[in-house]
Amino acid sequence: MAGRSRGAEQDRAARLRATAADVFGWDTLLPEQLTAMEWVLQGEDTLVVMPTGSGKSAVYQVPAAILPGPVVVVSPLLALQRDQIAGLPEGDRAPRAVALNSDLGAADTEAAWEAVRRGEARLLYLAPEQLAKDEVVERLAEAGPALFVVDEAQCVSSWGHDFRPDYLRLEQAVRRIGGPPVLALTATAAPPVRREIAERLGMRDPRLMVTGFDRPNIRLEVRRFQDDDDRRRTVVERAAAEAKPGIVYAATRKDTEYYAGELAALGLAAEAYHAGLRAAERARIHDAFLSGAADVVVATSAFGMGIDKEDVRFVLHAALPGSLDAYYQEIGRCGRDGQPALAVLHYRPQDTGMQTYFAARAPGRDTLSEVADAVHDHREDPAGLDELREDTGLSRNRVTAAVNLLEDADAVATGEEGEVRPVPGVPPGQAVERAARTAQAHRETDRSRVEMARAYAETTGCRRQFLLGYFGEEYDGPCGNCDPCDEDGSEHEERERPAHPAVSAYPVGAEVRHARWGEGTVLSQDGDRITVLFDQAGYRTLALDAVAGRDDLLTVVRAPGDDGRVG
DNA sequence: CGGTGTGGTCCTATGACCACACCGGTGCGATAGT
Repeated sequence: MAGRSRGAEQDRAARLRATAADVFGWDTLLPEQLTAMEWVLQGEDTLVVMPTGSGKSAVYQVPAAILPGPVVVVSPLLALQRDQIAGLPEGDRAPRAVALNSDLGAADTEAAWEAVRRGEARLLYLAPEQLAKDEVVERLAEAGPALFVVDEAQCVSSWGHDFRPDYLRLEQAVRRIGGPPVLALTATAAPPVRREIAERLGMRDPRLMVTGFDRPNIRLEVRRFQDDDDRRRTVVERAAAEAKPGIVYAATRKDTEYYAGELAALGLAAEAYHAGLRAAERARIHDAFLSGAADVVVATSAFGMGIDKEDVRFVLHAALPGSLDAYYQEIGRCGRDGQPALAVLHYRPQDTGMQTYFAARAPGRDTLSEVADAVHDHREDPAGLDELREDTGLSRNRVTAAVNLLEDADAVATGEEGEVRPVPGVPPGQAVERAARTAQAHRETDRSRVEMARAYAETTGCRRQFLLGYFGEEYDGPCGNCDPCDEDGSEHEERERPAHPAVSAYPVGAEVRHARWGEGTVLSQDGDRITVLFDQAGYRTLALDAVAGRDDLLTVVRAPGDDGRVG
């Protein structure tokens, strides 16, 4: 490296350190934080995968005090935005922040924009839905943002396909506001999720900063049940017996009430938490948990993001989660103080049913057809999403999700003004066919994620090795802190399969092509089997005996690269 | 996909059984009505 650029690098690092100390009062920055900040200042697109509580937010907060323009921060929850803003230091030199959302009246909205326009507010927080509004995009473009941040970036992958489809339209927003560098932040993202985040956000050859995933102090256990009553009794007994505080995740709202009731009957301070509660009640329970007033919160997946509590001792699951991505995120909420903590999954094979049901929510042919027709009808005078919603009578989310799928299928395209046009030469019928196939591929992938969660529950090997393998980290068990590792060593050896001689032919990270399932990436190896995530067919586990040496069945397309970049 | 509740059928009186409908999680923003 030339001396000149090394000097520039040192200047940047020194400036970042000085800003962190003077403005924020942070005397030390972790090397990972500093490196990511340097990438951001250099204008490189960056994906940061670091645990909660390790200072991810600093990676954009410190540059916000240096960069010439405002920093846009996309954050999924209004409560999270409020916490972030409240957590900023006070004082003249600290960057001011505003949040833009539907809670604000007209006057407050104007005041917020004025603060951005005058350069007083350096940080602008908003939900992805705000960026679906032309007015917001136009005003942002005028403000000339210097950085576009996506916090909790796993939402792009987990929510973008159906629940909050505006997450898949952020790339358009970035382009329309002038194409600033993009910084994506997440605590939990397996390699395929990282690739999806980078692709969906239109990141340009992004830098990747990943810190270790392993949380050795969390003990991993799985209990398998045939009978539902047995399962319920065991969950209650375990939650009652273990050191508090803890979280119990249940699959339905009704079950949260059930478990909270049982635990309360045993004299525990237990609360049920789900999205059906009033906002004030949710806030009360959240606060009670943080303050230590609640022993146990029994919750649906609604409880979690934004909970930064050090001393959570256990996370019990009363049912199989929808994916290991969700599972790792949820159990990651215990043991942040480094003290022993416990994660137990209580599962019945039938649990996969509901998760499979949840997985199949993408728009169907009917919806796609209505939207494709509406786009086609407007080919002379292209309509935006709002107009398409009015024309079709569908909900905003359904229209957006359908347009996203049609775009994926190269059947429609969104222009600079947000107008949706048909792609010439693609008749609506063909557009629907292509989009329906894409939707089907998403469903397959979601369902295969459920199967991976089941495979974790049913593995006879080291659970930590399985989980870390899923997140792209090679780890040689036994870890000594999960239930299979507890068992007698000789038994353990007996169960372990010897590594297959062909295992080195399919290294983790290699891109492969399968005769039936198409292209995919090797995610993990387990003795004589490998797990591959196929682009269309989702996760599949392949026996090496069946595929080794058979180039007609499975071939390596590209060896794994490790250049600090995503994908 | 699986659990649960409803209503009907068997038939000559109580419960067993079946078919069928319905339900199940995440949040934003906007709107209607106090």
